[in-house]
Amino acid sequence: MPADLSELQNELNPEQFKAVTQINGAFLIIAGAGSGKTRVITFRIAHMLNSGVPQSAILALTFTNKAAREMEERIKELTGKKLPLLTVSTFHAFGVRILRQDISKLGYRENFSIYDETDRNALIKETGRELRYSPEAMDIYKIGILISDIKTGRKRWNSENEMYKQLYEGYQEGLKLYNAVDFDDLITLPIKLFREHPDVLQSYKNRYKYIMVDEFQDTSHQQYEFMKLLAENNVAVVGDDDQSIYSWRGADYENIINFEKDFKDVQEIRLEQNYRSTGTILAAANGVIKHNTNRKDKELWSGNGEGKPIEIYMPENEATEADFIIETIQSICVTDKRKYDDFCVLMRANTQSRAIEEAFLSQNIPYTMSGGTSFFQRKEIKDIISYLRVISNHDDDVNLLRIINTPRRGIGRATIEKLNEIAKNLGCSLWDAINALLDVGDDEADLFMEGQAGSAPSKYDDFSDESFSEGTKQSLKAFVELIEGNKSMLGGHGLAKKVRKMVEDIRYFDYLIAENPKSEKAARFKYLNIESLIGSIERWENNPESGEPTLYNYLNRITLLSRDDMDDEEDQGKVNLMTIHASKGLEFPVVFIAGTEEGLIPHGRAVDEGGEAAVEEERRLFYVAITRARDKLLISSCKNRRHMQSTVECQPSRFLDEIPPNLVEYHEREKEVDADTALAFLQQMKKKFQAPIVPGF
DNA sequence: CGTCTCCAGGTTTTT
DNA sequence: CCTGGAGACG
Repeated sequence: MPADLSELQNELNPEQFKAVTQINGAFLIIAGAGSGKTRVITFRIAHMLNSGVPQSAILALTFTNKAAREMEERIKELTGKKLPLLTVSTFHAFGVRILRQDISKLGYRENFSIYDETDRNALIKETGRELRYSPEAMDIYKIGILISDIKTGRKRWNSENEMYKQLYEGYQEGLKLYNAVDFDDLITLPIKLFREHPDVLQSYKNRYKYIMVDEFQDTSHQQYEFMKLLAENNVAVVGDDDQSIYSWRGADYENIINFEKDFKDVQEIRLEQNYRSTGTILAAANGVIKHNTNRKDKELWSGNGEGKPIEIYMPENEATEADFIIETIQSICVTDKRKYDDFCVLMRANTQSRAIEEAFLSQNIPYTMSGGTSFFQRKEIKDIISYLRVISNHDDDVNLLRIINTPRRGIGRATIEKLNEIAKNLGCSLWDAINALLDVGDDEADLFMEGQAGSAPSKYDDFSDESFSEGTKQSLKAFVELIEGNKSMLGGHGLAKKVRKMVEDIRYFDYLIAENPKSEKAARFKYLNIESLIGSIERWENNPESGEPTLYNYLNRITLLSRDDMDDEEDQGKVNLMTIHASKGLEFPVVFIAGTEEGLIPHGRAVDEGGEAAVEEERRLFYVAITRARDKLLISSCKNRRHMQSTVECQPSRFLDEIPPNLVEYHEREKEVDADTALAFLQQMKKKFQAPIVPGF
């Protein structure tokens, strides 16, 4: 980056220059797709550093880990400095940092667990059962959303939902008892901390004098509150209302309007020149987005040439769609000398990936799938992580329940029920209940279950004459010893090694084989995932930038990660496959949008639940998809698609009609035979050309 | 009391 | 296809 301003001025357009060099005051930077936003943010930070702002005074908040990592890397590249004190982080990760520091002030202990959605739902289910909610009333999925909405202030109690108030309170008590926080808490608890402890807030305010928020249109109300507490008046928020695609998660682009009210003398800077896409692609994007009524009016323009037409295909079903994508990739590789990583296939929903991935696999085309079911959501990974969580926080009931009998060790439902009773009566975690039981004889265990002295035992009569068999107690004891035997993981080095040893000790591979009797391959695959987890732990602990490689630090980190945050292998030379949501902020020379059908985009469920507002959000999603493309855009809409068991007929998405027709070439699908012949031919070509095409050769 | 087997249902997007 | 739950069995 050029150090002197006049040179900088040459590299940037006037608006960009202003956004980069004006650092004092409040700025609302409206940055259209492809307008060099990332460049502006990174230059801006570099410029601050050059102007003598200390790195520790800068806080840049992003939406995804990927964005944070990329931004940090680019700033380091630009400045050639190490910048260990610069804070570039997601809101959630920053929240974790704050809580790690001061959560004890809120009555939690420092080894708190972070619950993801699965954990949260398990706790809701458990709480609901304890409170005797009827099974019909327990739509966990919906209740989870309700709880999140209430917690973040998106909804209030009303006559319709107040029956869950008790459940909500029980859930909160459970979290506290287990020393756990959920994702929403990662924002709400820091806010609470700041409000109740002004001195803590002040210490952060003293440090962070310059705050920047990327993807501002996707911040939630809570996140905005959080930022507002922290910020004095040197704030720059960067966003684009047309790319707001997370309202379902509480994103509220009203924040853009509030920002102009809440901060003094807000200056608005608009970046409307697109440097990314061809004129054709941009015109298509503009044509689509202008159908939205609720938006800041703007039109992107581009100095790039007109470019190639957009192609729309109508394949028979998702299998032929996948074939079409692959054929096209192969042929563009040859004609335009493209590499595999120049391509990106976008989907609305993760479920679409299966057919496409299968085709890539069978054709031996390297690809990376980002987003998708998070690596850390996989059952086998969650199992191992649960062990680590319990080792780090014994009171974490949700994770303890997950592993207490996985692999099988003879602790079944009845035992767990009884332990639950003890825990409830003692007001303690399951771990403490187990230890209380093991510490005393059977007789006293009965006492636990009858309730404390004086309380009416009637409710627990069922249990009063039952006791724990010697075998069960042995199993429990073995479990306790296993967990305690691994406490060396908490400190010291060689975490990866210790984890590997534990996985062997619990004979997890045998368990996988037993659980997947039909397919040893599946068991192997799962085991490989665990190996890959251990590999990532190893890399993490050997990475000097990770900070102290303690188990806590590791656990705090990974709950917030998705799969592509972990993969360390090079994605170079691979076709990119991802959801549209995951593609935000990225760009590719050639983009496919697969499954552009009514019901998928706009998504049927979204329309059902959100009506016209949801259609507008889906349209923004489609807009985001289009604007990822630099050079060439291809869209496909299947005539049929397998949905669950049956095949359903599909209509092309209404958004296709919104693309100005003069930009588009429509293709009807040729006959199957032709396609097969073409594919065979392309296979031949591929073999011939493989050497020069595949990067790295 | 724990485990195994079979069956139904299904969750759009992500920190 | 995969997960989780219910019920039968040992």
